[in-house]
Amino acid sequence: MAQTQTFSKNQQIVLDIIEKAKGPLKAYSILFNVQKKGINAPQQIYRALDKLIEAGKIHKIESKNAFVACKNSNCEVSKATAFSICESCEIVDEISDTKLSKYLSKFNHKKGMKFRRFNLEFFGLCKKCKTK
Amino acid sequence: MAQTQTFSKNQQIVLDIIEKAKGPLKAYSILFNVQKKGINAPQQIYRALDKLIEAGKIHKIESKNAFVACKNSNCEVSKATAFSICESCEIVDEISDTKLSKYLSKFNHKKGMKFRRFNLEFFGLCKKCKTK
DNA sequence: ATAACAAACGTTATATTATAACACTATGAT
DNA sequence: ATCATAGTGTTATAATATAACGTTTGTTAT
Repeated sequence: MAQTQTFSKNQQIVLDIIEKAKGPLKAYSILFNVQKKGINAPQQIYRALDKLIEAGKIHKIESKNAFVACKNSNCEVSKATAFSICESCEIVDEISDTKLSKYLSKFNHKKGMKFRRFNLEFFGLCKKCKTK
Repeated sequence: MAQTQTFSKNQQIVLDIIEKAKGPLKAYSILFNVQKKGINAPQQIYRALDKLIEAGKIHKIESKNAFVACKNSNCEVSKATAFSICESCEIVDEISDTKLSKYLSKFNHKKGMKFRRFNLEFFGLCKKCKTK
């Protein structure tokens, strides 16, 4: 049961923008897009991003320093993320593959580490770009 | 058969530093460490890093913007990387698990993407930090 | 209702990470 | 020898992210 979380004004503004976007957004591009709404400083963006990530509403694509909305409505806290990234058109898709996710969540390091979360990024060519 | 590659002066300096290090190094910390050797500008570091990554001698830990030496002597080009990262002491280990690597290399996205490489980062507590 | 606390806000400044652009130098192949 | 390629050195600047400070708002406990 996805408990609906309520966000503050800035958090909601940032979330809206990310959810409307077709692809990952960078922090400063978010900033430029919300200046009309009275947000003027990077801090305000980064603070909102932090909270949204914590809440599992968005994810950071580490290899791109960019942020996408979470597409798994049930992934309240993002402890297991996987993405496919096209190296040509840069399209990013969140992968929700139960098997993969289970496989990785169960993975145990030989050296006795206890994992809390993981992030996986696949790079390649998407269907469209493959045939070009 | 690991064909030995030869590196330029700067590339070798940077590689040496990274290989000697106990953990991931940041680009600017590398820079500060090699100023006595006549390297003065970030560009010189980043250029060397690029080549070393291409050659598979080092990897970038995306979540930390830091660089580690490759521990799989056979991983000439880094197309399949996995790391464990302790969230407490920040220690990073390259995971070389054939099963995991095969599993992920075979993974195919529903949407028909062809993957060329992946990077996986696990976060948690290492053995030492767990018991603290 | 109000005191107390935590969370969010706004702002200025600055730190950190990374690339652009340009001129020069070494190396290796034909 | 000349041509292409990779590497170098340098200055400048872009892009990403955090520190620090004081204020405001929202929640909860009494």
